[in-house]
Amino acid sequence: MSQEVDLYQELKKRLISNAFEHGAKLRAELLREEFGCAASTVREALFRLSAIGLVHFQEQRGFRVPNRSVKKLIELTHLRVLLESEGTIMSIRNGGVAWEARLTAAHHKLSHIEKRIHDMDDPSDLVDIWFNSENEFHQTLISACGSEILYQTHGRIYAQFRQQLMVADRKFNFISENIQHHAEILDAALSGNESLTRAKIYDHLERHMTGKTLDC
Amino acid sequence: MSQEVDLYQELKKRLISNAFEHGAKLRAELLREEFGCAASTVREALFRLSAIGLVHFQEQRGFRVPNRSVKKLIELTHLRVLLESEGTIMSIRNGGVAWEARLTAAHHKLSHIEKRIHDMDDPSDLVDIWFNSENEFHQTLISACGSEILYQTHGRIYAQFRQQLMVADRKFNFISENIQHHAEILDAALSGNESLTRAKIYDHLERHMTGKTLDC
DNA sequence: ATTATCCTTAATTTCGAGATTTTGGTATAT
DNA sequence: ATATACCAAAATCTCGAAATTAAGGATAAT
Repeated sequence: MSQEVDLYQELKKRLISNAFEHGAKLRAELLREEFGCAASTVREALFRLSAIGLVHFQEQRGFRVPNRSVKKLIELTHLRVLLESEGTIMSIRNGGVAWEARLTAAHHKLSHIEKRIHDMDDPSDLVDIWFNSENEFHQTLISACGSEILYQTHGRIYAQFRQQLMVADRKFNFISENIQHHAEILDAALSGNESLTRAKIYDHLERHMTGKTLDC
Repeated sequence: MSQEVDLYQELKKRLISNAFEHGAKLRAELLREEFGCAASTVREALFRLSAIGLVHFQEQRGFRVPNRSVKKLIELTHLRVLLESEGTIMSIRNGGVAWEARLTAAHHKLSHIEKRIHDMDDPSDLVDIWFNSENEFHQTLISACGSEILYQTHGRIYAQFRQQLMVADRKFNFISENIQHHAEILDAALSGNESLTRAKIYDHLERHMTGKTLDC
């Protein structure tokens, strides 16, 4: 695989897990040193990251990590609710048993990891695994929607949402609430009740629309 | 302004107006000759265009103009309805008189050009102007939604929608229908009736969800 | 006749240096 | 004191060539 793909993946991981400071400048020349490649290779990877909104590019002024703001988190949450509800309802209609099986499996994994986190004092080692499982569950929800564009668009919004949120809530105080939310979303989706599913997705994300989850 | 911006704008224009064949390869080396710059400069512009979905990039296989398909147009229309309805309703709530004035102005311009097209035998000279006016009207609809992310996301979807559609309907047979649709959307939005506005936006775009508008 | 492997050609990706533009600080004028 | 103009330093952008990888065709083996 090409060098740039590694770079892209590595930077994406760091950006989503907030390894960089918000608003920090991403200078190709500095990253070049760390990764041992040419500055223009870094530049390309950064362009590709700006395509999904994880990096902000400005003409003649280089690349920056997007700033964090309550307003932006609220906007992203709003859009997530919109796309995720729509996609899930389409999945309910088109997905069939195969989708239901995938969703049950994704929930099982997520539920397992969330219960482990709930019983721990310091769950920081499980953050990465939890993030991947949560991501997979929400992706699976809309995975049978039949619209490649909706799926991709949701992916972009989800990544940016995660980038805005990740720093806060390191203590996982929300985890017991989350366990219930995810179970309720699963049940509603499997029952085929569309308006209930919509409501449960909204309830799950509602707390991010007040700005509360960004105090830190 | 930098060279790449010109390149980016020029290529964007061509892509949206379908100056390239669908599925055509976009080789940096060839475009370089036409624009008189380095291949890597072209490459960067293409990366930026792939960010908004107008160009398809594949690892080690270069850039291509996306293929046209009925399925894709339906998906894009669906998403446009979703985002445009949501954004317009938010504008109704937040926009105030300033937004209403902008919307009225945008509609006036669009209406003027559409009436001219309606009375012509060969409206091909007005295609560009019409496209810009129609774009501006639909952007203005959601311009007071207060969500930068929603606005940008809609822009991406709109550009891809246009790219899929542009070749067909050169004769503007739909124009008299369109004049009425746009007027109805304007009236509904100004009246503040949210469900009516939603319905009128849906009615306007419905014909693209059957695949009919792609036969050519 | 079909499949696999090698080789040639063509395209993409990477590189480091040079050209251009911005940034931040200093001096000058109002 | 504020604003403007200028200059040096630092960063970004552009370039053309070299290195890497894919694509297509010919040869050999089954």
